Amino acid sequence: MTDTKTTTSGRQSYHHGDLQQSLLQAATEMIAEGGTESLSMRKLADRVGVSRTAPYHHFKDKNELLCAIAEQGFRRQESILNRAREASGTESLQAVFRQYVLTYIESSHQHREQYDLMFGREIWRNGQPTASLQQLSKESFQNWLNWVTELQQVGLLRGENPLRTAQITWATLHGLCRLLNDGIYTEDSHLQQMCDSAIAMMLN
Amino acid sequence: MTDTKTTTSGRQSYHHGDLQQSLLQAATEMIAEGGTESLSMRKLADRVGVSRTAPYHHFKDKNELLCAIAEQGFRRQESILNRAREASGTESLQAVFRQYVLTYIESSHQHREQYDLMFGREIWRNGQPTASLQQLSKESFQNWLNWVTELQQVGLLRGENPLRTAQITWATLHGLCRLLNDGIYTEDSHLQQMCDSAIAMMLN
DNA sequence: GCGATATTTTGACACTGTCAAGATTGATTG
DNA sequence: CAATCAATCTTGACAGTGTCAAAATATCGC
Repeated sequence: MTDTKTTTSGRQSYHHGDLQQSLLQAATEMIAEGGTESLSMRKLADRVGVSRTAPYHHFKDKNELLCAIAEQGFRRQESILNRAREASGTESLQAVFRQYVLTYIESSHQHREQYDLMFGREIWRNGQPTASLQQLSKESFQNWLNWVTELQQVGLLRGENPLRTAQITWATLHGLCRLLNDGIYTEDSHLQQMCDSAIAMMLN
Repeated sequence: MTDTKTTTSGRQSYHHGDLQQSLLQAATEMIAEGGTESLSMRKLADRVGVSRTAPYHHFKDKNELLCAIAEQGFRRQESILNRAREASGTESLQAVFRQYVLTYIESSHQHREQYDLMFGREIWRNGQPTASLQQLSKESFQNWLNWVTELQQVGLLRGENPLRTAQITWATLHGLCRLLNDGIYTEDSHLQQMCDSAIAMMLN
């Protein structure tokens, strides 16, 4: 589409200018299209219009590139949760919670391949998660834990130990996403019903 | 270890004799040791003492081999569930249920790589699940659904729609397994507490 | 023993990640 | 402005992957 290798004057330039960002964007697209496996460093370089090994000057590894993409996913999740928590004054808490659950699952489905990356073995077991990715994911869970604690104190959520409750509720959401994303529950027509069943299980 | 290329008389033979089974076994071992990614058709052939392409006369694909291994995993799960259901007369239903949940999670952790295979994208999204694997997994869920329906009628489990309840409870178990197996919850020291929290959420 | 069939091997191809060494450019001095 | 230097990009190379086609070898039915 857009020629990423031309400067403003239109002349081709040896140096790309903003290769790192272009790589990230192109890689994210490729993953969204065909999953993590369909992303090869060589095809990525090709797509951006650069030689095979050029990306290695901006990402030490394929692993590092994947971690960077995963980070973006965590940031999106973070903003979704934050928006929900901010809306907690206007509506009933239960409605806000329900909306969050729905949004979480739908968002994870819309960016399924990225979601896979965020929590999949590719990064967390095969590769080594970047330090910044580790921190980001920790903060993300901490944020969830904080909200769950609040919702539990108010009496909306069941359970006693906030940490355990946060873990289990998240596991439920995560499990649902996995089963949907991995194509094991092919029926996403009953997604709302499933969400409501899950929520009912969590509520007091 | 054992020389799989010798006949009973000890002579090396061109034909292996039981290559299919040997391949399955060796592949299962390799996966258990280093995950699905560490299994390459070539290394597998090497390990069994046979040339690169020999396995292709017993498994059309790498995918088919993986499906065969996944099938074994489903059979093990199936037997675990069946044993639990059979024990449902001797002990309290709740105790049986709790024991099953614990066993499910522990077993999935003990065979984590195989579990990954059974429900991971490798088979269900990248490759094509074998017809027999699809059927087996369907039966497996059906079995779970049947038990959940029973437990719900007796009043042990919450919820109304049995199908939804089966889906959600399984999603919870699955999500927990995933988070544990993928190394996102590194603390498996509180595994029992987490299980009990999950169960408490499911029970009436 | 002979032909058919099942099984295994060798050769080949396109693809992967990534390292080392060279080429080119933009930035920073003098 | 010229020269140096660091950043950036390219080419070449290597070991590894899945898997197809064709040839070699063994086993089995007759």
